[in-house]
Amino acid sequence: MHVRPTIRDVAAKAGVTDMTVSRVVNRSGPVSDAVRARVERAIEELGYVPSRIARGLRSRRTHTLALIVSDITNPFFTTLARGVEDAASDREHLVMVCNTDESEEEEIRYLEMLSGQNVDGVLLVPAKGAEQARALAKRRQLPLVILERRIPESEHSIVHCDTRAGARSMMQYLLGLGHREIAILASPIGIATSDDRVQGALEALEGSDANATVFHELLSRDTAAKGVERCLGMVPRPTAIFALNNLLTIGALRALRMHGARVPEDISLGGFDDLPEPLLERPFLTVVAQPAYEMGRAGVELLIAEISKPTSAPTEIVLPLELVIRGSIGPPPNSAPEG
Amino acid sequence: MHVRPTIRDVAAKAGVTDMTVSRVVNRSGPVSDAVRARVERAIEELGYVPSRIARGLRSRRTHTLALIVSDITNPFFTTLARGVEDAASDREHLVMVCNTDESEEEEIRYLEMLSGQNVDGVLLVPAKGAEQARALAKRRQLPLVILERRIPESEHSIVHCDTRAGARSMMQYLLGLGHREIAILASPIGIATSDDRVQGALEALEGSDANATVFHELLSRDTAAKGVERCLGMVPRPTAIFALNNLLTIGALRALRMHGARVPEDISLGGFDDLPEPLLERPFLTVVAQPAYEMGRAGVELLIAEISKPTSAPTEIVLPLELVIRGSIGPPPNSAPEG
DNA sequence: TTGTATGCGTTATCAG
DNA sequence: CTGATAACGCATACAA
Repeated sequence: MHVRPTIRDVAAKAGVTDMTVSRVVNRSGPVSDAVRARVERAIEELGYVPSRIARGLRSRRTHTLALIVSDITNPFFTTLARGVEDAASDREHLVMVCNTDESEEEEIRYLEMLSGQNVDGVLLVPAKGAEQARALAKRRQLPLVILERRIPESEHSIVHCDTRAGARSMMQYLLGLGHREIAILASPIGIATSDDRVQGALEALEGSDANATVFHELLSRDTAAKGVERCLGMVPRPTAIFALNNLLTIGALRALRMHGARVPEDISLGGFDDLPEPLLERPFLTVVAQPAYEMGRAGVELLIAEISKPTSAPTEIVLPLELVIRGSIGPPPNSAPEG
Repeated sequence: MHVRPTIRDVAAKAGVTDMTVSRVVNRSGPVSDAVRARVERAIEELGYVPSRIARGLRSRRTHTLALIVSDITNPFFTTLARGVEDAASDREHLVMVCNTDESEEEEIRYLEMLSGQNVDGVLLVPAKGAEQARALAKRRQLPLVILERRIPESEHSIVHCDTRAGARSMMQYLLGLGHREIAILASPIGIATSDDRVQGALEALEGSDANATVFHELLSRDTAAKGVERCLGMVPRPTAIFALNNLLTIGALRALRMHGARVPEDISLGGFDDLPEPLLERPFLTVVAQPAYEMGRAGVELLIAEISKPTSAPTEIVLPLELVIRGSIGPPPNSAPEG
């Protein structure tokens, strides 16, 4: 079962000891040219590749990273994962991908497994506050970098965006177009990502004469429809909807269509988190987009840096958020032309 | 860096030897209740988790699998990966994900790395014929299961769909609606997946009075536009287009829109491989869909089975393909009503 | 029921 | 420049 030539096979073939082979493989010591040539030929002929697992037993480095997300199937995480994998690959690292479906229990279970596997470090998009996960990582001295979600007073490094600013910019865009009644579709209170976005959105309202209604408890595409219905029944009726994640955005769009509301003529719709353009029939949604791919890459760079020289102070990387303007937001229906 | 209690720490704390701890952890021998209790408490207090890496050095099993695909970002592979991860997780395995971008070189590079990592087995969606990869796996006796793409005379097990039958069923659907001039958008000749799909499509034509034109050399969404243009210029003009993968399908749809052709009123469009419904504004494309998630799960089951008891004969699992009928295919434009 | 010796594939350390 | 020895954390084989 999975037999591979060992360093001793090479040594035997080259008529030296395994230490000598180790030295030529790792350039970790002086070797005469003649011997080096013999060893290299033996390596070539046998197709020898050092066992990283045995190596790791000694060196405490497995060149393996892990990425824990809620669901790789969410396009944001898919792109993030690709960024992680590319950056890891550049550094000759392999990455294990784990899905938690937002379960803290799974988060811990994976962390235990990964620690058992002796991964060098973990990139975590935390399910909730990730208290247990962070404590475990700390106890094990397992390098851990948090991705995307802000964790207050975290002792770990983090790569994320200025979510509040992003939400604010969407609202400002809406206000600038003349919207004064805006509905916000949000996840249940307590989910940090969503809470930040809500807060940012509401901040944009300060000092304006506009009004926003926040619908919480919206978890999926399907529940988004409920929010849209309630929103459509309001008096005065909102002229714009801001959905705080991509699934809610899709759900809102479909619900609006079902109710015969045209977007953006009858009502505008803005979203948070982009959808993959290559897969869309027609890129249409105006959204606040996080740089998922870059976030993945940055996370790996940071993690590998911390692995090679552990520092005490956690660092924070804030990536820019982009307002991607496409076609789903227009001026409010009855607005008089500007001039 | 990443320190964890070892079996000896536990042994010391419980006042026994490491062997006794090993026995209670693995239930691999008799242990008195009193001792077991002490050991378990020590394990609990220390938060001991056995090192799989050290374990693997002895047992030759790391409980780690790898998945090699061209691009995790392609929704087919994303879903496949989720299936793989779920099935692996059920069996307490971890999975490394690798992207090759269809490069055979990368394929080999990863296989070497993975072999070095002592993964227990590999799930491979081969880039081309994967000759080198298969040879390497065989030489290393590394369990390998091929996914999705058929490899002629492969010495490895495989999970795939009856691609030709799938392509045939799409064509029969088209023929049944009255289409007689059909354009087929295909990848360059030599890519097995595409070739099979083309062959299946053409088989459906035998004995019919319909005619098909195959456009090869179409690799991406963008090049698909070229195919559409040429197709639109043909006399007689095809009444239906069958695009052989999801990117080509999207590309064709956009190109048709750009040229003012309505789908399906002016021209019908069928695709191969589904797009993720949850992400689409409006599920619209009629496609032949492979069960990506199930394929991933099945691959893991098969792989783990082969790891635990290697058999000489490769097995083949053929999964059903589904014709998902939505709105992008209708009768040909000028067809007289049936009655 | 428990312990001892040994080895998995490598590399650090010290000798030669 | 090269080799012998030990150790990484664990489990198999055997002994007590």
